[in-house]
Amino acid sequence: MNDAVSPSRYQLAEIGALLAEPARAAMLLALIDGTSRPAGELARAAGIGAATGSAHLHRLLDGGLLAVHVQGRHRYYRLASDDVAALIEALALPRTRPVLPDPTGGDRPLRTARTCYRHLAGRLGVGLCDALLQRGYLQTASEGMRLQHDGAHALVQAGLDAVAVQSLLPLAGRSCLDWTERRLHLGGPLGVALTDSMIDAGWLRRRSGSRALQPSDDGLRRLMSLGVPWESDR
Amino acid sequence: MNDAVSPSRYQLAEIGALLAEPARAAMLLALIDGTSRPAGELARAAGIGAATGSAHLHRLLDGGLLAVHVQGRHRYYRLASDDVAALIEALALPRTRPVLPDPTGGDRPLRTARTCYRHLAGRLGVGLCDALLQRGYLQTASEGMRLQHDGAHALVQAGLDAVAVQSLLPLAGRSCLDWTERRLHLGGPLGVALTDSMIDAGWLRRRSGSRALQPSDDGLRRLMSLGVPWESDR
DNA sequence: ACGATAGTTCGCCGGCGAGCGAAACGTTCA
DNA sequence: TGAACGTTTCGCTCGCCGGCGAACTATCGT
Repeated sequence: MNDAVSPSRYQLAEIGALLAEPARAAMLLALIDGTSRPAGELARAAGIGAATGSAHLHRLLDGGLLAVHVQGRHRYYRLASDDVAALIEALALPRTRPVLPDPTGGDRPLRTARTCYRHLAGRLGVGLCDALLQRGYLQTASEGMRLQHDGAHALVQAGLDAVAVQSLLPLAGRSCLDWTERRLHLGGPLGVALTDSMIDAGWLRRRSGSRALQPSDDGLRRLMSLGVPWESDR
Repeated sequence: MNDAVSPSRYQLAEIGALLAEPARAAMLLALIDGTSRPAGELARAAGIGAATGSAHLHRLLDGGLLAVHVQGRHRYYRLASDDVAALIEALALPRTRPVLPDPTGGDRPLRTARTCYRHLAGRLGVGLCDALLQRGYLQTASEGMRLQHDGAHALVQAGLDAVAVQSLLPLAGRSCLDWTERRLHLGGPLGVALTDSMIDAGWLRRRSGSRALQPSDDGLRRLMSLGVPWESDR
C-alpha cells in the first residue's frame, strides 16, 4: 500500500524544489503573462548574475516548466504550457489571502483587466464569465466549459468577428480562480481565443511592460451589452 | 513594476520549499484522503525518524498546510483545508501525464471510485458530475457550482435522505480535475456533502486502508437511474 | 507512584545547491 | 577578420537544511 503512493512523492517534491528558489519563482512569475524573454532579462528580473540565471533556466527546462526558442544569439524562454501557467497562478494564490492587494493602491489597472497567462482576468474577466454563464451562453460539461451556439450568435451581434467566433465553438474552457476578485473566470484554449478576438476587435489593448489590459470606451459599451456589470468610477 | 510582483515571488518559493522535501511530500500525500493521523504514523509513512518527522510537521504547520488536533498524548495532523488538498492533487497531476497508471493494472478499484480529499473521484465521480451537468441538475455560477432545485428533487427520488439533500442547496462546489479520467468532477463543500450522503445511504462503502470506495449493487443501480454510465466489466 | 509510550527539543554532522568570477563558445555587426 | 555581446560551462566557496541519537516533557495504564 505504501509503494503505490511513493512514486508521486518524488514527483511532488521535484516540482516543489523547482519553485522553492526565489530566483526561479521570480523567473516563472515574469513569464506568467505568456511572453517569451531572453535569458539575460530573466536573470536581471530575478536579481542574480547571468551564470546563475543560466543554471536556473536549465533546471526549469529539464523539469518541463519552460520551453526555449533559439533566435540568433538570444534564447527566448517561455512557460511550457498553459497548464504550467495555471499551476503557478494557483500556487501563488492561497498564500495571498491574508495579504490581499490594497484596493486603493496603484494596481487599479491590474485589478480591472489583465492577462492571466493569455486569457482575460480581473474585474472584466470575472464579469464576462459571470454574464456568459448567467445567460446560458457558456455551459459546463465534464471536459470543460463550452460556448453555446446562441452565445456565439450574441458575441457576433456584439461586434466580434464572425469567423473568429465560429472557431471558438470546438474549444474547451477551463475555470480559473482570480486572485483579486476571488471568483471564477474563463481560461483554457477557449478563454485565450476569446480574449484574442476581443483584442483584435479593439475592445481591449495590451499595455507594454505590464499584464494590464486597457479597455476602450467602445469595448466597454459592447461588453456591457453582453451583460458585464460596470461602474466606471469604482 | 518589479516591486509589484516581488512579494508573491517569496510566497511561491515558500510553498515550493515545503513541498520540495520528499519526506514532507509523503506526509501530505498520506493525508490527502482527508484523514487525521498521529505524528508517529506520518513519520513512519515518510520513512524517517520521529525527531525528523516532528520538525517537518512543524514546518508544514507554520506554512499553513496542516492543522493539528491534540488528543491526550497524541497529535493528529490533517490537511488545513480542501484548498490545500486541491493544490496537492493539482501539483501531483501534471508530472503524471507521461506515466499514466496502467489501465489493466491492479489499481482498478481506485480508478472506479475513490475519495479525492473528501469527495468522490474516479470513473463514478466523473460520470456523476457529467450526468448532473447534462441534465441541468448542477449549474456553474461564478462562485462555483450549485445544485438546482430539480436536481435536489431527483436525488431524493433516487433514494438519498431528503433532509441531507436539502442541506446541499446552499453549498458551493468546485470543479476538480481527475488524474485517471482527466475529466472534471465535483469537489468543494458540495462535493464532500454529496459524497457523505451517498455513503450514508449505502451506495458506497469506504475501504479501510485505501482511498478506494466500493459501490454496492443497489448504489450502482441508483446512480444509473441518475444517468451515470456504467459497463460492469470494464 | 511507577514505568511505558508519544512527541518535542537540542546538538552535531554531512551533503546538496545557490552564488559568483573567469573563461569558453557562438552570433552579430562593422 | 576582429571586436562586442549574449549565453553557457567550469571551478570554487559557503550557508542552509535534513538526518539521527539522546535527553526531556507530557500523558496513559496499573
